[in-house]
Amino acid sequence: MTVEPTTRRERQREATYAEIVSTSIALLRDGEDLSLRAVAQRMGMTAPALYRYVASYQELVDLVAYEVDRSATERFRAAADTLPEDDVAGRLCLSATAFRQWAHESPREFGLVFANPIADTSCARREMLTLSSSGHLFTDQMKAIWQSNGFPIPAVDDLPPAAREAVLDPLIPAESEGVAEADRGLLWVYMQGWTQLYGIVTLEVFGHMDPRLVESGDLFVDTILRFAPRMGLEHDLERLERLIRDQLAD
Amino acid sequence: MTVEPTTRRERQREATYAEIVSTSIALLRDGEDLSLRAVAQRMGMTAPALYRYVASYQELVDLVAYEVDRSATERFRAAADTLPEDDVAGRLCLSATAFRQWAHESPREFGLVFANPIADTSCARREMLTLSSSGHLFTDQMKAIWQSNGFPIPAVDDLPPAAREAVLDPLIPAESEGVAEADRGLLWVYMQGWTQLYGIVTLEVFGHMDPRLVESGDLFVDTILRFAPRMGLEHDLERLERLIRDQLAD
DNA sequence: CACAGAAGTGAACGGCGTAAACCGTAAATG
DNA sequence: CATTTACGGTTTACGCCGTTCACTTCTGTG
Repeated sequence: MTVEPTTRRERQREATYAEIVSTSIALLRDGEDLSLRAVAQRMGMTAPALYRYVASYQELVDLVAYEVDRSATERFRAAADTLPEDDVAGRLCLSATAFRQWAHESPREFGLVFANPIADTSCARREMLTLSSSGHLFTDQMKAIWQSNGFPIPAVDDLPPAAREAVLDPLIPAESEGVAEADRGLLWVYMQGWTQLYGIVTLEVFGHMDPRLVESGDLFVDTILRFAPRMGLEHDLERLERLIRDQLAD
Repeated sequence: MTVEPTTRRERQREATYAEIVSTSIALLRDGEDLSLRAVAQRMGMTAPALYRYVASYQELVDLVAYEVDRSATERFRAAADTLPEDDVAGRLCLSATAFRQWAHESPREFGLVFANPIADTSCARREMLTLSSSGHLFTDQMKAIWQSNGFPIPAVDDLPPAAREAVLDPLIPAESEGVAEADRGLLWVYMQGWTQLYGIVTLEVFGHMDPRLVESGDLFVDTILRFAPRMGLEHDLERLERLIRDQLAD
């Protein structure tokens, strides 16, 4: 927690900062391109003024991406909250489905958050990524399933060296707190699942898939259900499929 | 086959056309941005002249993407060709690994081909996509495994309606020729596999993954090997892993 | 040869990210 | 309180970008 000295000026600054982000998001929602000039204009300012708040266009993008991720995650969480707290499996499925729906409704935002290179540059997100909201949500939900139902996870010592390091001291979206070191194999299962969810959704959004399958969501459902048994959910497949398809019907 | 009237002028035109594409690719290889002006300059022309050949920047991008895909696919095929023709499983693994390596070496090209929205616009690729080279290669290789070793595929009638349509009359990268209608469930397995391969590679390239895992390739290997049993390769895993890791070591 | 049409040029428009010089005003300092 | 500092903003400008349009040049053909 940063202390809040709140010297009137700091408050003003913080407000403008927030307005920049919210204006950017509004811009995207209206289907327009994100650009410094457009943001500035909407705020009644000139573009160079934004440089008092943001070092570059890329930094603005990173900032917006972070906030978009945060707010989208609230949707994913809300989707899960339509189910009782002990339906751990159903909750994960609904969040995953909400993720897919959001991606289709807001492909530009999706691209911003999940299909923007962040490796090369030293970029602002690199650090933020550690606390990626959506990553935390899905990790938590899988952990809930594991704690509630239990399912086999790899022993940490059976993992390849790099994988072992990665689950013992995660850098990337994965909430490791509350998972004992011996149980970190759970994170490995999480990464496997996230890879598949990410793959099917990205494939769909970028249009590299038969439009009829995108429309029907059949391959998406198939992907989820095929992964479910790895989380010990093989006895719940029919119900989960109904849950997912119901939500897709909206 | 288009007839070749080849009225001297047409030949000239075709040559320039080809030069535009090759220049664009060279541009990308040199790490520069693809732009009409840059391409024109390299060719000793002015940007507006390119409009005699290409209707818009996006069309150039589509064109280049198609050609990049074509030439990259040759690499994937070449990687497979280091193995005898009857090692169908090994060949698929090496092509998949080559795909991953290419994506990491040429992230910009990868993004162009595989992470560029093609759904919305009427764009040129939409039709080209039907004959996406890489899609054909992987389909062929999986078909080879199936014909050689045999493995269980879903019955076409067990597929959801949209999926059934999609495998009976594919629009998107998938070479259906040579697969009897009754056996089209094979294409469903292909799509499952492609989704996973695409997912892990895209995740890696866009940096949304622990860098240590990208570096080591552990999650990639894991993804491939976990899918292999669905192609009836459960008895060959150790050897396949060695093959993949050897190639990754280059 | 004359003429249509293709290929290419130059200038221009509007938009972009970004840099530099400049200015008023609010905060911090003696 | 008076003065300095520095913050938040503007203007102007540079060099990119895609794209349009009017104009020239050249070529193949009737």
